[in-house]
Amino acid sequence: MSLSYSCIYGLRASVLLAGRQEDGFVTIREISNELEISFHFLTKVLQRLTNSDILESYKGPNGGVKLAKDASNITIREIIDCLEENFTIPECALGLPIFQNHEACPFHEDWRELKGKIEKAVDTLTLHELAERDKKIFISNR
Amino acid sequence: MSLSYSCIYGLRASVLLAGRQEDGFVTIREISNELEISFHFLTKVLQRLTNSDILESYKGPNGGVKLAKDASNITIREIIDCLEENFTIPECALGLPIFQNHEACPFHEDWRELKGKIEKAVDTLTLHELAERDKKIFISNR
DNA sequence: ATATATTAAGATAAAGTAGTCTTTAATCTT
DNA sequence: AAGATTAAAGACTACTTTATCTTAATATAT
Repeated sequence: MSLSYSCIYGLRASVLLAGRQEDGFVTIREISNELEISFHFLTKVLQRLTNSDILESYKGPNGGVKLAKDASNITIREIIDCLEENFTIPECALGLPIFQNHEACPFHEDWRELKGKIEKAVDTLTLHELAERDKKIFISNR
Repeated sequence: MSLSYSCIYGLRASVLLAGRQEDGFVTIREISNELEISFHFLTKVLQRLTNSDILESYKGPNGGVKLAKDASNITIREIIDCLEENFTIPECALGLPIFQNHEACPFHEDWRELKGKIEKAVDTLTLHELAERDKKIFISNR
């Protein structure tokens, strides 16, 4: 099951903020311009992250949003859990319900192994690490 | 990107029909009962398979639907292509757009390998083979 | 012919997601 | 105090998917 745009936008904005943590508050307008995301829609997404105390916001001139804690203490999992309801990596690759039975599936073992790796990455990779890879990693809007 | 319910229903119904090819026409009502799928919705799904000449239908008493050709000549791919617009297995596992860059992704190689296996299975597994495994394979509605 | 069975087709509804627009609240600058 | 800046909040639109309901078309059986 793939991620909603809300979640993708939230992840991308979070990584951007992680790369600019020393800048203090960054306006949502600036983020939306840089990532080419609808300003109003992004505002709603970031509101949710703010309400979950992942971001901190400030109104008025020089206001904006910033990470509420150090980027090295925020995992991808936290962002996803906030923006995606009941996110789980499916038992079967791609969510195909054809091969849910273990013996019948020609690639069940491969998938289980990979699924484990992905889960570990989601649980442990931090925004800091992602921001560090910033030039290598290209987080697109699908 | 996971499959739509339309596609899942279509796949399940097709496998059922493959297991009963000698029975001739099977009513949609019977299929919907057996698979616990909304009759009217299933009707619409099977209509599309009929229009694509994957199924053959017959109205009136003793009517119903059946596979238009031998189950061993119908691959999963055909069903999916009919019911799912532009089905492709994503470059990144789960469609997460975070790790689309090859070097940056911690499990890109594993996924590519598995993706290849899945694509091959989708392209080559036939309804006949699936029906044969019928008791082992459990195709659920997610 | 008439009644029945069955798929086909169309209209509508309900829910979720994505996106837009407007107003309000908070904060700063002057 | 007034005006400008910025996030927060709410209303609304558009689209897609899933689902339901009703009617039409076709075939059979008696």
